[in-house]
Amino acid sequence: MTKKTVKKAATKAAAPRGRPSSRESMLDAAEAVVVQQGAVRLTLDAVAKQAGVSKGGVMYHFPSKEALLQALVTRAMERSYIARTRLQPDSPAPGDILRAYVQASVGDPLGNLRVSSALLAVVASDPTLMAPVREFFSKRLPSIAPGVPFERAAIVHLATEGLWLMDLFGASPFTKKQRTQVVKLLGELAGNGGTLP
Amino acid sequence: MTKKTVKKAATKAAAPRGRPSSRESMLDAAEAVVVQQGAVRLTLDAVAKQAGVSKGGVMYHFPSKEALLQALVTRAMERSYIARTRLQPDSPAPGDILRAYVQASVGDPLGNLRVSSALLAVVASDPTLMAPVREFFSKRLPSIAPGVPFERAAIVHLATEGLWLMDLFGASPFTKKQRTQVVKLLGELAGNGGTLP
DNA sequence: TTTTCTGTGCCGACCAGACGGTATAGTAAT
DNA sequence: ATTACTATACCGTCTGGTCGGCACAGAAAA
Repeated sequence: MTKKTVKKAATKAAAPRGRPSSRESMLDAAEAVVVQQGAVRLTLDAVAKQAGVSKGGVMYHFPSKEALLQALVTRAMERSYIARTRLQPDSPAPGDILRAYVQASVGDPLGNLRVSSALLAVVASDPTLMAPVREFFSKRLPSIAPGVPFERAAIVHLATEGLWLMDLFGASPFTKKQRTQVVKLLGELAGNGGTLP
Repeated sequence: MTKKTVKKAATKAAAPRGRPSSRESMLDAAEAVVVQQGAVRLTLDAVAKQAGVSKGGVMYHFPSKEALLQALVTRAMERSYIARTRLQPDSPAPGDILRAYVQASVGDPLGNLRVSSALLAVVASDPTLMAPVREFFSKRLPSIAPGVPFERAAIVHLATEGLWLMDLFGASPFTKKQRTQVVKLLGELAGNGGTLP
C-alpha cells in the first residue's frame, strides 16, 4: 500500500541547514497537481500522494491549507523575481531591464507554467491571498522600464503578460515560428529602437 | 416516477427564447459566486443559494456540475463574441475589426469580469473543458485583423489580453489616466497609422 | 363545467465519499 | 532526551449526485 520511499536523501546533505528539501518538494507536488488535475483538486491528500508522503507530513510543514497557498504564492513571486534579475546586466542601459523581463517571462514556458499554476490555485481558492501578488504586479512596471517611454513600456509589458496568459490557458494562437517572431519583436520594442510594421 | 424524457436537447442551438429566467439566472448566480468567493467555492449548493432556489432546482437544469461549467463557458464565449461584433461597422476598413475587439475587451470591465470569472471557474475545475475556448482563442486573432500586418496585430492582441488579465487579477499597474492613455494608443495601433513613442 | 390525466419545474431529505483539520504514536539522528 | 520528521486513525462538515414527491399548468375526458 504505502510505499516507503527514501528518495529524499539526495538533497538533504547538500541543502544548507534550515531549508529542508521536503518542503520544497511538497510545493512542487502542489504545482504538479494543479497542472495535472486542476486547481479545485488541489487537496492536502493529493499533495501528499503526489509528493510521496502522508498527509500528516504535509500538515507538519504547512499547518493549514492556507499556509500552503501562501507559500505557493510567495515562492512564485520569488521565482519570477529571480528569473528576471538573473538576466539583468550589471550596468543596464535603458531598456535592458525591460528586455530581461520579457525574456524571463517568455523564455522558460515550463517554469512559467509552474508559476502560473501556483497563482491559479491561489485565485481559485482564496482571492484575498492575492493581495501581495497585486502589489508585486503593480510595482513591477515602474521598476522595470527606466529610461523607456511610458507608452512603449506599457505596451511591451501588457503584451508580455498577454503571452503569459495564453500559455496559462494553453491557448496561444501562434505557430512556433510566429511566436519566435513575436518574442523577437518584443525584445526590439523593449529597447528604444524597435518599430512596429 | 419522474419520467425523464430524453427530448431535452442539451445546450446546443437552444436559444434562450422561451425561458430566459431560471437557467440564465442560475448561470448569473454561478458567476457571482466565483467573483465573490472564488472558484473553489463554486458548488451546486452555493449556486442554488445565490439564485434563491434549491439544489434540486439547479440539478434539474444542469444534470451535473460539468454541465453547468460547460454552459458557463459556452455563454462566456457567446457574450465575448457578441460584444465584439456589436461594435463592428458594416463595411470595415483594415484595422476596424481589431479596433472593435480592443474596445469590446476593454470597454466593459464589469461585463468582462463576469466572462473571465466563468473561464476561471472552468480552468480551475476541469481544464479539459477549456478545449472549445482554446479553439475560440486560436481563431480569434486571424479573423480579427484582416489587412493589418501580422506583428502589429499580434502585439495589439496580446497587449489587450494582458490588460484583460490585469483586470482579472485586479492588478492593473496603471492609474485611470494612464489606462485611458494606453487604451487610446491601442486603438491607434490597431489602425495602421499608430506608432510607438 | 367539472374532472382527470400528464408533463414541467422545483423542492427537501438523504447518501457515500472527499474534504480540512486534530491527535497521537512512531522513527531516525543528533 | 531532544529535535525533526513521518504515518495512521479519526472527526465534523461539505461535496456532487439520487430520489420521491409536490404544485401547477394545460390538454383530454366526463
